[in-house]
Amino acid sequence: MADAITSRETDYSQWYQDVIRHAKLAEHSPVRGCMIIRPNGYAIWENMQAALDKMFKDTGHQNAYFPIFIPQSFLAREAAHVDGFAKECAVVTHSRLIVDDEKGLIVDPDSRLEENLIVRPTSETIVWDTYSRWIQSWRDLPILINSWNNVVRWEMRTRLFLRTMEFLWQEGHTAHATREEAMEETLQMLDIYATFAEEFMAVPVIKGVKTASERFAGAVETYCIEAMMQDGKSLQAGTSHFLGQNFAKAFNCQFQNKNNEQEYVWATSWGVSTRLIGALIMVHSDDQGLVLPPRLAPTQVVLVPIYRNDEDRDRVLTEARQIVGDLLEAGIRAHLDAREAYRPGWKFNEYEVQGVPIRLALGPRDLKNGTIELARRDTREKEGVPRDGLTKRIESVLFDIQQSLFEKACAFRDSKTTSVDSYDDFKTVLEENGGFVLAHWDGTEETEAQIKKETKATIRCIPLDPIDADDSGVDIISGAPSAGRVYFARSY
RNA sequence: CGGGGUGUAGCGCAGCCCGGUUAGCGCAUCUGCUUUGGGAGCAGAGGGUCGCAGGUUCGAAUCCUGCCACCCCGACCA
Repeated sequence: MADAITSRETDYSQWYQDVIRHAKLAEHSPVRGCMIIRPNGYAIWENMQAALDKMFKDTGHQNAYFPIFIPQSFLAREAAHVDGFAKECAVVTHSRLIVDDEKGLIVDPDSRLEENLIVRPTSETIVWDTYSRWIQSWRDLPILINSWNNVVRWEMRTRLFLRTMEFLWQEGHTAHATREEAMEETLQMLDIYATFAEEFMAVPVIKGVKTASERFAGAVETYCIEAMMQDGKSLQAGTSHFLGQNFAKAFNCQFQNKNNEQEYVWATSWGVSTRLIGALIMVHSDDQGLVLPPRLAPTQVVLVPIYRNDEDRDRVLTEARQIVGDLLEAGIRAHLDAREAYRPGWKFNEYEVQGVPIRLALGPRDLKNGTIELARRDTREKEGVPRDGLTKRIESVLFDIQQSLFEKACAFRDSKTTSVDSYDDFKTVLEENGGFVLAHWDGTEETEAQIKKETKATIRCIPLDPIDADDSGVDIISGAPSAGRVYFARSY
């Protein structure tokens, strides 16, 4: 490779972009802030979708599709929602172009729409307009719907996968008869996200609730999972919102309960996006390129054949096809790279950069010895293993890689988590180690804002799981009583 | 949107300050031969609106003006 991957130490941000480019995950589009997701990147997304979709279905959700265009008037219905999204909406005002003799192709002034259309930044408004027509009785509830789609938020500053103007995601929208049931749903989906992050992505996450200032526009409570990146910054990896009756009221969505009374419907919404791919990259990858956890890797095992002459070639390829066939049979995503145009060494590097968990190399020497070379991407170790029982061995190594990536990420996260009891320590830790800083907070927006202004760290969440046996303490700034420590961090 | 940086072949860059023939280099690409257990060697070949638009000049990649894009740092966010 002419251009190497910048090391994480040299320039983390550049490293991130280099990994994406070298692994052929995505590239910038001609339109600022948008992204072309290449096959390697999209395949990861498809694996994420498959796993999540199954989890959604297993908990009774169905997929549906709502349109990309939302009448401008809809957005205005819920006050907090407008505040949150108004300043980042793409607005469609005209419906056609015409060729002008002087100016060329121009917007046809005669095609002005009667009402502007908003390209959805999220679908709450169109969904709740719809639900208001679907729901009359308690018998119509709950409604448990998820939607896989794309949304647009006109961002000032973008980064591939982490923040783009258009992104792919899923948004769940549920309607319930009671507050309790909606809250239960909110937390259930948060758990699903946490499970997905830890078991599929091998990314440990903190489950928590957002403070008012970080809350979703229109939510009563926003729950989140937060993950620690290798540069010590936190990333919000998923959110689940308890919307209360805010949208039901805005869209007049009521149902008749068992007592023959009209009542507003209780709501939730929850989502994860292609941002997860950014998290995946930033948690596991190294200076050699992408590192993928086996459960999400589009290719789990690649076999590179090695030979000198036609005779060796035939023998090696015959054996290689047998091996890959066995692996596929066992449900392992295996690939035989028999391309003649590239040499083995070149392929080794290619798959390393692309993060394939296991690479096998098979040559004449192995045929003679009944062995095969197995190299694992995460540790970059390679060893000769017996041909006999290879499939079982690979299953076990894949399992081990998945496990070991998670443990490594946990250990890193722990090394980047520090409890402090004074503002001085807070600032020192943030500067010297970064990561999560656990500190007592008095629950006021004033101290939160002051810390953000002075240190750029925000409250990532108030953890759901208790941190200390003894939760009492005092705010590091005001000295006022605190109910427990919260997670502070600089974040993406 | 403010501050800083960059834009020259697919990628990475030199040339620009100090204007002057056919705009170079590495990698990649194509052809041929030899090769193949960690990014092969040799020989030959192709590929350029020098980000865009104006201007200055006999002459602009180079100087001037405006614009655009990307990256980094801030303000806003999944």
